[in-house]
Amino acid sequence: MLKRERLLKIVDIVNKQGIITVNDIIHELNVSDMTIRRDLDELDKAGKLVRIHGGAQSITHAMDQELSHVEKLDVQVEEKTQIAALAASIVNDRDTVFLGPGTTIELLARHLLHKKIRIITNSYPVFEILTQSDTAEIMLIGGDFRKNTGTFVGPLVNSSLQKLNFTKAFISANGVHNEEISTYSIEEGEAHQIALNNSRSKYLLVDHTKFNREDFYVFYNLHDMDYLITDDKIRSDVQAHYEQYVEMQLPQKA
Amino acid sequence: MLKRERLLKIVDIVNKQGIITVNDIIHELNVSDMTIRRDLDELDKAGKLVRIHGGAQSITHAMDQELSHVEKLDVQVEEKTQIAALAASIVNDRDTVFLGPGTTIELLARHLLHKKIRIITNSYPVFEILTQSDTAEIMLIGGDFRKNTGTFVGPLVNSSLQKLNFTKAFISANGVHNEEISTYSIEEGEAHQIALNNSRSKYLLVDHTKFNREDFYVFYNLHDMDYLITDDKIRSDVQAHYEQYVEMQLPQKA
DNA sequence: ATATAAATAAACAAATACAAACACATGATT
DNA sequence: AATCATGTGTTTGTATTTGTTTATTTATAT
Repeated sequence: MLKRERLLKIVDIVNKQGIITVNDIIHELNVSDMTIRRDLDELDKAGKLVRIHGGAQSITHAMDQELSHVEKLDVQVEEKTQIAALAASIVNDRDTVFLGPGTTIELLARHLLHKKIRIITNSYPVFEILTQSDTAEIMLIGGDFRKNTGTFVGPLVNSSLQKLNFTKAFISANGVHNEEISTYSIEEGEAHQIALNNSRSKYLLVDHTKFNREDFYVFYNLHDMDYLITDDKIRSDVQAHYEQYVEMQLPQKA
Repeated sequence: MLKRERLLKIVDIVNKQGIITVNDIIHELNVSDMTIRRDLDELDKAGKLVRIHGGAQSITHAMDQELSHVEKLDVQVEEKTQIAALAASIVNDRDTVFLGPGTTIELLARHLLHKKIRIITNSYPVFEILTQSDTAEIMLIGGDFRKNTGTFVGPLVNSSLQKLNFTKAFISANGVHNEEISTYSIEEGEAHQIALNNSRSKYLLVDHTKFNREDFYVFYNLHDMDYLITDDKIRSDVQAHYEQYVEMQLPQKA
């Protein structure tokens, strides 16, 4: 039997069974254990299956288990969920909404799937979520793709954003320090800035850990924001301090 | 036995069996192993089969591994695979390539994953495939999203494309009728047109079923294309007719 | 936590497949 | 007839694949 034939068979079996042991395959195909192991490693590297100790899983099977895990990888999920829900309640039908990148905004996007609105974003994950909607009109601002953050940036993004006006813009940030709102990359900050300038109402979505922290590039002034939405774990003195700059919105304390 | 005769026989056997070893063919045809290997290499280069260690696979058999189930539902997959393979061989490292929408182009994108090139596209499926590459630099031209075709269109796309120049542009179409190349939507056609105008070399990728068919919007003239790549199922009189307009490229007939 | 068994990785050896170079044969071209 | 291109087989060295052996790591049960 050809090697390729064997590999195909293994993938078939794994896809059918979901999960399989090395010994299962040995009995099925009559080759040595090391060959199977080498096959599984190769198929794993090729993305055809997921190698596990003692055998392998099909891609879908592995994803089922990991999905909850991945979602938990993010920090402050609970707080961000709160923020997203509150922000979503502000969006009305017929709004033209800009959504920036970031996990908080992704959670917000999930809430907007069934609204009759127009959504513009430069974030690939946000866009992916929005493609599931059948009521919202979606526009992705494309340009250079930053694979690590899943964001589109650069001159093409900036010049496209210049041409558009929004009723509401939702932006997240890495740091809020007095009046300064900052993020880790100049290019992303520039896009944020343009989107905010062209929006009637400007919303900053940050969880409580972002306050009194600075990041590399300052892209906006808190004075010029209309609302800041955060979670209820914020310290009251911090909240009091920042209320001099901008109107803050928090979910009801339970 | 003539060489041509032997090659045809090999293709026949492979297509019937799906997968075959070099030794199988030796016993069947009574020639030396090296001759068979040379034959298989030749047939592989011509896109008639896929060479693997120890033997060969038929095109369809090889696709079973690479293509998702949805993609297999597409019509003329085999022809489009041929076209995509041929087109991919034209792309060199350091090219700046534009890829339009369409399943043929999606197949082409798979072939480009490991090249050191810059790729620009306005097709979401193409972009999704390309995100798997770690050698290619990717740019998605964003704008209004057409969910049914997965394509970005509209003024934002057009003005972005105006700013970019490509070394090679690969475009598909729904109909080719004499000099007229047509597609089903004005907006997509406009984007095609701009991309082609800004490309040094212009390639039209259409399978044989698209000839002498018209669609709604004529977006380009065959005269202004540099190359037309199609499959070998095209009728020779049709081929002869269209060769007056443009240089045609077909995979080698065995 | 420690001991035990299972699974794995690494190194090696044998078999098989392969690629390149060469030589010979055939048939076409001049 | 001499020359050339093409196709084929042979030889030789290389690369790939596979199984075996030996450590090492990982899982599991006490």
